[in-house]
Amino acid sequence: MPGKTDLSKLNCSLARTLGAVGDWWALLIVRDAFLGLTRFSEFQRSLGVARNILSARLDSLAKAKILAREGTTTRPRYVLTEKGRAMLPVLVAMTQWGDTWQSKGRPPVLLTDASGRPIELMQVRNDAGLIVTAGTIRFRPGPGASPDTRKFLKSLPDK
Amino acid sequence: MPGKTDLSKLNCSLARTLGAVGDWWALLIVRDAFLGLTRFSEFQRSLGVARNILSARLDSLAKAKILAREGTTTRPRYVLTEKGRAMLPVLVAMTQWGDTWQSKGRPPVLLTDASGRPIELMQVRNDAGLIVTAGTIRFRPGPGASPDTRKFLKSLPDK
DNA sequence: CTGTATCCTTAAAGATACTG
DNA sequence: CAGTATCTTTAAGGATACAG
Repeated sequence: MPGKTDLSKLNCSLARTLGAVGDWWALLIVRDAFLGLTRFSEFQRSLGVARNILSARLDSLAKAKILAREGTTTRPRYVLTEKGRAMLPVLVAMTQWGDTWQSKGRPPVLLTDASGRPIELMQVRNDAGLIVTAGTIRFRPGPGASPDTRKFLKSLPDK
Repeated sequence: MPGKTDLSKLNCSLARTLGAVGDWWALLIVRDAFLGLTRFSEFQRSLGVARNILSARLDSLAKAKILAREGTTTRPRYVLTEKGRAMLPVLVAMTQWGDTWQSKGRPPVLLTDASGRPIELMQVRNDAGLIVTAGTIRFRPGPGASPDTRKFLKSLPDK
């Protein structure tokens, strides 16, 4: 987008995640990688995205170390790195939200483990395993907090 | 973006989620709503986004029922709906990924519960509580699967 | 304070032709 | 097959002025 603010500069891990992934296409490519697609043409067919766009996204995902090129240079396979595989909770959480709120309870795709057992609904929990909700979650400055972040968090209305 | 494909038409809950949220700005607005911001000007200051853009995003989030306008029409407060609050796992998963992979282990913000207990790292689990990884997750057609989706899933290389 | 209305700029998406 | 190189289009984003 024109004059787009560099999200990665915001002192916020969420913004950094958004900046690293790039855009929706990138996320859908990652999803396809989880599905087992590895070839340029496979992504292209699956997503129907223009080749130049796909090329650029694959490049940026490779630069971000989310995907790695394997095999020959002329016909590489794109495979998830550890960093890429670590995105599974993000994709599953997004998919489950879509299943619940955007698919009228009729999900197009079911997620299971290798034995066909269903995936549990993801929930936020504290270190004792208790569920944390929007009402009980809190945000505190961390070790990487900038002065601005500290000030901002202090200015928040205490919930 | 120009000529942007309508992601919401892809028979995929992830794409529908992306379509509903709209873009990165929308997700950051939702994050701010979790932080407790409710006013137009608060979002504006926090994100530094142009007023017309913010206005459009708030509108589309309200249309998507993720935010609700409360109070007066002239000076509404924007608050998360149940649908919006249900996005917490998505935001936390994204934040945790950023903390781990984009913040060199020095997260700017720590997530806790109301008592200050840390949030656990989110993981994908099956219905027996066992962790499911990129290697063991599977995708099967669901009740809402289109013929295309079924064909596509069948064509995948069995992992 | 909370927007709406313009105008402008620019980058992102698509189409397409071409190359190794 | 896997891209690269152009070209065009168009809509998203920013700035700013104005309104209720």
